[in-house]
Amino acid sequence: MPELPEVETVRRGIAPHIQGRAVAGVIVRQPLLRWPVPAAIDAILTGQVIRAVSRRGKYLVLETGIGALLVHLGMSGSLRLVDPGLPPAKHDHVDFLFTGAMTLRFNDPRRFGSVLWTAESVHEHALLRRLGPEPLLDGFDGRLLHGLARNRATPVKSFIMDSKVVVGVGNIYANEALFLAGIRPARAAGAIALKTYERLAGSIRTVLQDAIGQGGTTLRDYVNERGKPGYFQQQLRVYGRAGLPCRACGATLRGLRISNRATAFCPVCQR
DNA sequence: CAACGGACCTGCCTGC
DNA sequence: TGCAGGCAGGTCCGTT
Repeated sequence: MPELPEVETVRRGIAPHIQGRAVAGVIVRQPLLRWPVPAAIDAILTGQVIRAVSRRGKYLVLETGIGALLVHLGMSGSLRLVDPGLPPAKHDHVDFLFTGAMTLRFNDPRRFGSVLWTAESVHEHALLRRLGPEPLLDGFDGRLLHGLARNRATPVKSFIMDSKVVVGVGNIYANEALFLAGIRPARAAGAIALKTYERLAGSIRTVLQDAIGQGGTTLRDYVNERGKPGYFQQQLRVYGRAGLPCRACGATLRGLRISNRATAFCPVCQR
């Protein structure tokens, strides 16, 4: 499931191959993704040079001189660099061709991902405009979390998964960060002390950075630009481990659902 | 504004 | 063997 570390891994993988190159064409086989792929994407993008490959939250941003391509991997999406001419496989919905270089191929079985174009400033795009801070940059800390949590009864796990609060934290890393910080996922966000939020902010940063270092987490679909899985799943402390012993204290991890999302925590280590 | 449920979609797994 | 049903999950959107 692509969360921030997986998207960042893909960004780092594809950037050296497409940065500075001109798009030779775009092939859309299935335009019905989360939102329709713009019908004019081929006409717009062909001839444009990819100036930079950046990331905002879980969106990949391919910047050109006249606008930017936004790619979201949804839950099951992947972007791979393949040899031009490699026949498309099932769910290979969009190809970005480059002259004399690898083809960037978007595959997404569940089609929750998106491929969008914006001619305006990326940060003013409707989907990005209201996003919260990047957790790995300055501007994200315990004080910010504590301030936004005021008077909110929502579980702290849902709170940190809210992209208006902080971007990039999905279900897997929310579970992991709360374990690292020793906080029970169901606690009301507004009832948590500043000091505890400072610890949580640090844990979010730590778990995301560690996961990037391992190339992300692969449970089923996720692969990087070369089709290789990540390895962070070997270090998961609680996600997917309800009923198994806590790696820290041996107690049996508990499972529950919060906002319809699988949640696991240690009743001893997390309070 | 906050909170929550529904919707989107396919593949995998379980149970009958 | 076949089929129905549940689950996974990012995130927008509509409703309360």
